Amino acid sequence: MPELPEVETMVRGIRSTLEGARLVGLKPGDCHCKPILMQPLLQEMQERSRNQIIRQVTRRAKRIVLTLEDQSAFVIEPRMTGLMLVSDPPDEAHLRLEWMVSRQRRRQSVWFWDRRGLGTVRLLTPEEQLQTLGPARLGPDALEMTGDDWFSRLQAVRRPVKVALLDQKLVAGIGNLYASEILHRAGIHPGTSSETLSRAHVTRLHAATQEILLAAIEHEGSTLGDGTYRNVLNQDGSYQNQHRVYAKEGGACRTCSRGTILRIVQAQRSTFYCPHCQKPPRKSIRKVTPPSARKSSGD
DNA sequence: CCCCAGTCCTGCGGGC
DNA sequence: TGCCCGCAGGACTGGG
Repeated sequence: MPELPEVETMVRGIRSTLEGARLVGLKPGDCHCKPILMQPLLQEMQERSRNQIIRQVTRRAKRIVLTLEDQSAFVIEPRMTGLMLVSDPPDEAHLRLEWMVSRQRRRQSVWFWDRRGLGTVRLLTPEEQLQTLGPARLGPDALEMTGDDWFSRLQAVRRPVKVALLDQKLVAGIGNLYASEILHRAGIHPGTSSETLSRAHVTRLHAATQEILLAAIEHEGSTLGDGTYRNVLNQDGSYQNQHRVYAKEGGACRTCSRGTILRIVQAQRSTFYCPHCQKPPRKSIRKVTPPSARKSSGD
């Protein structure tokens, strides 16, 4: 599932192909499944972007931003199973959109591939970009948060810290996998109410976020057993080999070798942690639902 | 303010 | 062997 490190890996992988190149075509993939959300519809998207030079390829939280010369931008949200590819898709059946570019007479393509189709592609005006990517909807990027940012933002809400880490308005870019890994590295129990975290806790959380996310980028992200996430060459990332808690329920903790990894459910999401490395501060635990109490419907 | 459930979607795997 | 259904969760919405 693409979170900040996976999206950063995609951006780095497509940058050399797209940045400075001229967009000569925008083609739907020949996938017969239900179409992904595109805004505006394909034809208008083609008309508005045709023959423009792609000036910048950047990342905003978990979104990919292709800025064109008229300052409009493609904003791509991979969500659960979306991938940007420069070659060799996992299958042809889930190709959704192709950007055909040209530079110095050389033609290349970048594809958006998405098995489940929860991803979105939008072409936004500068004003729309501000609405969609601005501070009203997205907090500071997780890698750009300062210690003071972390402290004031966690003080401002009263929620389990794991749930707070998933709130993209509070901090942008962290998803379910890295939230568990970050809290484990910081030695903070996921149920700790955010406003009770001490300065020392927040310092550890800040450092752990930097360390985990930067290491995950170095390893080109995490490819889980379901094989969903891959880099732009359709190759596995390798950060999954460094995971300490995510999806490791019942296993021995690799850090302390004393605890057994537990799974709990918070805000309808799985959280994994080591009860030995991540001791709950007294009286500050908020709403932790044991797995047995999980509702079986919905999700 | 915060929480919960429901929505979108597809592939996979457990259970019968 | 085959079918049903739960589960995975990012972003969002509506109700309590």
